Amino acid sequence: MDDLNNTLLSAQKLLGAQLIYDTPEGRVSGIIVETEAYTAEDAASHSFKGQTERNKMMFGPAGHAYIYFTYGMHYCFNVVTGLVGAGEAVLIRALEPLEGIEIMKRNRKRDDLLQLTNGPAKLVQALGITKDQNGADLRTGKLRVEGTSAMQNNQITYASRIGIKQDTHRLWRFYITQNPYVSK
DNA sequence: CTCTGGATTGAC
DNA sequence: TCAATCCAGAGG
Repeated sequence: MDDLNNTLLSAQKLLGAQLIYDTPEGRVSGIIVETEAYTAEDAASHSFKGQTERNKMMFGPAGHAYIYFTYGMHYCFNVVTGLVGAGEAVLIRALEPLEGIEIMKRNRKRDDLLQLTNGPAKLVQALGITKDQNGADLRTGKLRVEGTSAMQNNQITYASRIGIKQDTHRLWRFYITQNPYVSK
């Protein structure tokens, strides 16, 4: 979790890092295998039109969580990056399940390992992350990211982001090449 | 206050 | 291909 000022670089360095959530039921964790970068100069970003009540965590200190509610039923999880006031973040889009897999299956109401965490709202549901983690410090809390320099032998694929209608030309989606847990 | 659409998912 | 489901953000 060092060097989070450069958002594009951070999105790539987060690949291979571990996302951990310590819950009363036990620890759930996974390896980050897919990310997307968002900045304030980017029309697809929540921060594009400036700070609002929903996106204010994006303008806060790097290394904290930005969690938002969307489509009337889903939550997505971001790692805030960039300088304070910049409005930048990295969306975590997919994990490779590591610990607490039985808990994840229960949370997701599904048994297929490949379908547990291969999407931004799926991994939030699998880990049991809720809105009360919005703004949480990811270095010290029960929700944490550890080991951002794990990507050395893995190959990164660059692609256009999913589900956006603006600035689609930016290749700001990153994932570990051929990893089976990357979203569709 | 009303209206619109969304950084998605799962079923058909 | 499309419904679910509801709130943030924009406009009046």
